[in-house]
Amino acid sequence: MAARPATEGSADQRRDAMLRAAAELIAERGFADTRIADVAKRVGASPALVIYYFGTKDRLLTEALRFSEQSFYAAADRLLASTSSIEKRLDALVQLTCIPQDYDDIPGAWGLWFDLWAQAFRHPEVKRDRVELDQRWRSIIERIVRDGIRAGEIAEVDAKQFAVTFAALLDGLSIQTALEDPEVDPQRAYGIAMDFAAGTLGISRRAKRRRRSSASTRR
Amino acid sequence: MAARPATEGSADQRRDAMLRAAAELIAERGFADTRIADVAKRVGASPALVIYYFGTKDRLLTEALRFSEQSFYAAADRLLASTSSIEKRLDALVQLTCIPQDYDDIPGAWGLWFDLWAQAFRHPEVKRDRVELDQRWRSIIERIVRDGIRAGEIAEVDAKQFAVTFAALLDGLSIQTALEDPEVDPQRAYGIAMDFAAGTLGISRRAKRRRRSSASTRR
DNA sequence: CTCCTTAGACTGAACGGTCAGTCAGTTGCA
DNA sequence: TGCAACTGACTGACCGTTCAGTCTAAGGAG
Repeated sequence: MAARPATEGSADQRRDAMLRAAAELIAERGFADTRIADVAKRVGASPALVIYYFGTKDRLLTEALRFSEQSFYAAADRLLASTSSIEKRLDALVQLTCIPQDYDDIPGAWGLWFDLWAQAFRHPEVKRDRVELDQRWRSIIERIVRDGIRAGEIAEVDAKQFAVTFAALLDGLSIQTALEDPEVDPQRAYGIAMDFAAGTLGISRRAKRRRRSSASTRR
Repeated sequence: MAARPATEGSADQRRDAMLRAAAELIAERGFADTRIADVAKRVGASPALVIYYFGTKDRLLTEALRFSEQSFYAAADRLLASTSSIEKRLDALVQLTCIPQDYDDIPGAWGLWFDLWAQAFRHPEVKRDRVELDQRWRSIIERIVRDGIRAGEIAEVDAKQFAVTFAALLDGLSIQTALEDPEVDPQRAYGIAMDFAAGTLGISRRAKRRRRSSASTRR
């Protein structure tokens, strides 16, 4: 009815709202089945306005993907800043990836990774972005290990090698939990990841069992 | 012009040709961007015939996904049958997953996994299928290990646990190689996987370096 | 052997729904 | 007055699916 509803915030806030809405919708329906009309409806705007901001559907969706992944890494960074023991840090990291939950208010966000991968596989620009994102992820792991070594919590190991391996393992495990494989429930995935870390880094895992047994939110 | 062109084979063969064409196209363009018209063109038929065989586009694509994954496992089975040493078997398995190549004449087949995952994440039926497929995959690994134990090649280990972990690691690694991550090239992925297997199962890895250095076909 | 029938394989053309993107214009603030 | 934010109505392309009908091989019946 009216232009500039004034109820909504600034242009930047609206843009963000659209990105968030798009990310949610991609997670729910998938990249290809997300319509700009849906995004528009979710933020209470006209489809035309979405185009006004993003130019094309493709740009909107691609930016939304980036937006969401970045918010994931931001969460990881925060988490890393709030703890210092290597054990607690790894624990938090593994929970972040293996246990389905909304790490940053985007529900079912794991679905986004699948779409990101599928998109990256076919579009060079997205591919470049993804590589960057993943390097960031590995460097977070690397930093945790280096800090652990420096603090004398663990012995010297090849931090980079560990990061690459551990990141791959976590990816693989979270595929299973995201897809609800009955043989690899979140508990088990968590255990496998922590066992590997403990074994490789030489940390003893004690008294970690029988916790958060009902914490695996089933989406 | 003519019905029953007679140049083509039986109905079954045509169905298969369509499935194969669909799988190829999904690998190239992605699930959502595959048109029945393209499939029809690739097999030299009319779009109507494709519908005639599969009813709907969705059924065609879903079946194509299954078709291709099964051909992957068939390749794995064959491979398992042709060697018996645990070391050679694992080596072949790792190469199958980590080194980009056409395992069964469908080029760029890794892209199919991304689409399968994305599809499984959202559609219960596909999800069930995928779980089954993955259990088959793990049981292949498990069998290799059990055979190795029985033959006295390696010490007793929890074969199931190893299978789940190793499968996850391989998934994670092949994501990186499929997406051409510069830090995780096929060589390195291969090395990481084999190191893990060797370390966990207690096999010594000797004289495996400096092989197939130029074998990583860049798609 | 020939005619007739039937069923399955197959097609061209058209239909109808869905959307991304356009456009001409409106509103309100600075 | 001018500019940025915003909209409703529209359109043009795309594409899955339908349909009415064609062609052919196979299998009797005479």
